[in-house]
Amino acid sequence: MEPATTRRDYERELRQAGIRITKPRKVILQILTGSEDHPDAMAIFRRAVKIDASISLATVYRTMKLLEGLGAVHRHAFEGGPARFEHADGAHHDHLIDLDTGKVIEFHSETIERLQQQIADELGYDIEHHRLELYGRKRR
Amino acid sequence: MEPATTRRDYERELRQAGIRITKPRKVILQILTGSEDHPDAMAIFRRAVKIDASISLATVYRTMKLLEGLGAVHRHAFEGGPARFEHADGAHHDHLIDLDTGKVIEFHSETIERLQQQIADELGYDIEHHRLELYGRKRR
DNA sequence: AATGCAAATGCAAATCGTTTGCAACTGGAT
DNA sequence: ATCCAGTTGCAAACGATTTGCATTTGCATT
Repeated sequence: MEPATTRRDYERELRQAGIRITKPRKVILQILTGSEDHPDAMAIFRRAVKIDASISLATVYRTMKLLEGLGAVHRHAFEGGPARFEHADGAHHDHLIDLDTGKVIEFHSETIERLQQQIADELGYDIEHHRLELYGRKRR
Repeated sequence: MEPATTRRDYERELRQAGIRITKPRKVILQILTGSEDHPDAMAIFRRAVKIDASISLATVYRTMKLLEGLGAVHRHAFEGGPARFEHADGAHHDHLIDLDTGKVIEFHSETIERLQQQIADELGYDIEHHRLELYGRKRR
């Protein structure tokens, strides 16, 4: 049985934050929640234009920044490319980037999280956030 | 007693790789090996100009790319800033970035390394390299 | 020490991803 | 239906980095 994955209602959240639901924002949110990959701004823009030809790339960037600020999306600056985005639904995870395809695989290790915490502790620091990325190629 | 830390002789290495030891390269290498911080290209450039006023920023970038290719320096693209460099002497380590000062603290966890390896294994990947960065603030 | 030439340099212009100023437009509260 | 601050599209600006090109410079050769 599928667990009833309670999907976040981003439009509702934006409204509550006192932010207008405009046509471009609707479109971008729709793209974001409907994608399970990690598109960059240009990819989002290309998908958006298919739905509403009048959307501009600047608005994509502005909206991503807005959503990031609200905690609705996460921005990832993987090596050697533009920033890529992911809706912030679901639990925290790190990333393995396929160097041949650019595909992103998510993973999570509670043990690693704990060790990071412990290292920061020992150094006298509080972690604000962290970034763990593995870059590799499929074994054959 | 200090252990006799065998310092790498970069000029020698470059020469062996068939690369010319020019004045700008000498200066940049001197800066790199003499710094224990993680300067960005502009910082290296500023330090270099003090030694030889004719050096250009373009040459700093070209040299950093060259040295990176030779494995003599590591390039780090920490969040929200230009790339920062570090001479590749010494053992592998990860970084904790002080969000207040920008200072970089190095650390290493063999356990984390092993866990990363294990995760990649399970996903059927060979890790080419990885990046683990903790962003935090000094606890008070 | 003088020569030759590919490699390296400085400069300025180009590139890439992203941000911003501004005038025109539009949600949504009234 | 009206109003106006928030939002947009456009194009220009931006910061970091790279590149084309004419000029220098290592350094292997005489």
